[in-house]
Amino acid sequence: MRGPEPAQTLAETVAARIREQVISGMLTPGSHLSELTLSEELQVSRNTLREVFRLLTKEGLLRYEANRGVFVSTPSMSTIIDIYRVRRFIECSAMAQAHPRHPGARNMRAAVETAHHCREARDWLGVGSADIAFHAAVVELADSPRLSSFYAQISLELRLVFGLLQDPEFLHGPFIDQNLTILTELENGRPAVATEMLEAYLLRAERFILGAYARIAER
Amino acid sequence: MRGPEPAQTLAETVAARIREQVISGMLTPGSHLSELTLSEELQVSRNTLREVFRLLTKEGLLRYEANRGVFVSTPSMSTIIDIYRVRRFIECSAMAQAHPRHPGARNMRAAVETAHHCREARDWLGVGSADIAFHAAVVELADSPRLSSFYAQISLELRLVFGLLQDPEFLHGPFIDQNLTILTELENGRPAVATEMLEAYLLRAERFILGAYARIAER
DNA sequence: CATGTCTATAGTGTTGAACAATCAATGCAC
DNA sequence: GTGCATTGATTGTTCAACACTATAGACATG
Repeated sequence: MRGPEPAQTLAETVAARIREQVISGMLTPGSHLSELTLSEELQVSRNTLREVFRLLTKEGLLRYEANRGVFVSTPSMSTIIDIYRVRRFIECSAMAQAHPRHPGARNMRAAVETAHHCREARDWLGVGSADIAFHAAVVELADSPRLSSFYAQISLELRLVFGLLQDPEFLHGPFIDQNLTILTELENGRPAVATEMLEAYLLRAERFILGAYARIAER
Repeated sequence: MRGPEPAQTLAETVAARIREQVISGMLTPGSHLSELTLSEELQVSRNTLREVFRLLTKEGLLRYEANRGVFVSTPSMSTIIDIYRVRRFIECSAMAQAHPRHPGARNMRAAVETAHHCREARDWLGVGSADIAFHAAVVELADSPRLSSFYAQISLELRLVFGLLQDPEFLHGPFIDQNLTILTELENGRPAVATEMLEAYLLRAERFILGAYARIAER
């Protein structure tokens, strides 16, 4: 799914790398990123690293504190609530006005199939990625580059939450089949039904995530 | 409307300054920003300036070209179309689910009044700002920080378009009163009507802007 | 023992200079 | 006029330095 991107600048390369480490949980929320330490570890200069930090801060993955440096963002309950509010907002509107034969629908189907393969292989991280890809495809139905890129950011933050919650089988397992049902309704020319199901899906997922979050937060 | 922000970092200060220059038209779309020249002009080091560039590039005001530097973004027709698609998406959804006594409604009223004062004073830039503030307040009705900050970015790009088009009286004059009408409908507990009017407003505004753009583009 | 002040130290904020890599223009040969 | 090498300017990146801020530990005081 990801080809070797051509002439990237070093800062973007490093940004991609840190992004990976953050959403894979290697860098845990709240931890401090020392400019000196990280620059040595990644073999880049402090200045370049600071450019990277600015990038990732705008993406919402990192958080600045004046004279104290950058930290990995720590999603709170209100973060989760906001993310799902945005998701309902955008995904449902996109779905409601969708044409069944829109290219985005093809991507939705591809994502569903990937999710099933990954489930059979018990690759739960893959399932998570496929789930996110499915919903990104939903947003594509709106045909708006800006909306899609905004949604990509939201997805990043959501992955941060997922990393916090662990137990991806429990998180994603119940939702795979619902994506297929939603897609089927859309393909059969019933976008209104699909939209309704999507909203229900998102509300349920939000409660689900919030519950899991509360459970780990109260320790 | 803007107090003296306290302990900002230098990069953010400079970013704010360049932002001003871009949306005020002092830096015209397409022009090249030389790192050396600008750093001397703004009395900051190249490194700091590059941090700023990364910031503003993420905001969509600047555009990178590998090994060629940064340029002020040049909105195209598809940019305008996308911006208005997003606006209809977000503003209309926000309005449709709005409660008439939401704090955002107060900000809408304040913006309308500001717009009228500015019109009497023939301060057309002020009118433009107030118009944008009005619609930002509409988005506030959705109670989502992420949605609001995304919309703020879109507004920035829109201001870039406005700067390109000149003639702000012609641009904003016809739309002031419609904002008031929309607000009144909302306050009177008819959000559905307000939404309909808002969508019509946005469609008309889009055609309006596209027309003006086509006129200056064909020279 | 508790509390407040002071100082040392580690980390960030910012700068200036340096060098390699790349793009754009110039000039030259054909 | 076209193709090609040289040159100049600009970006990409690094490094070393210093001012400034915050945090922790030592110390004095009650």
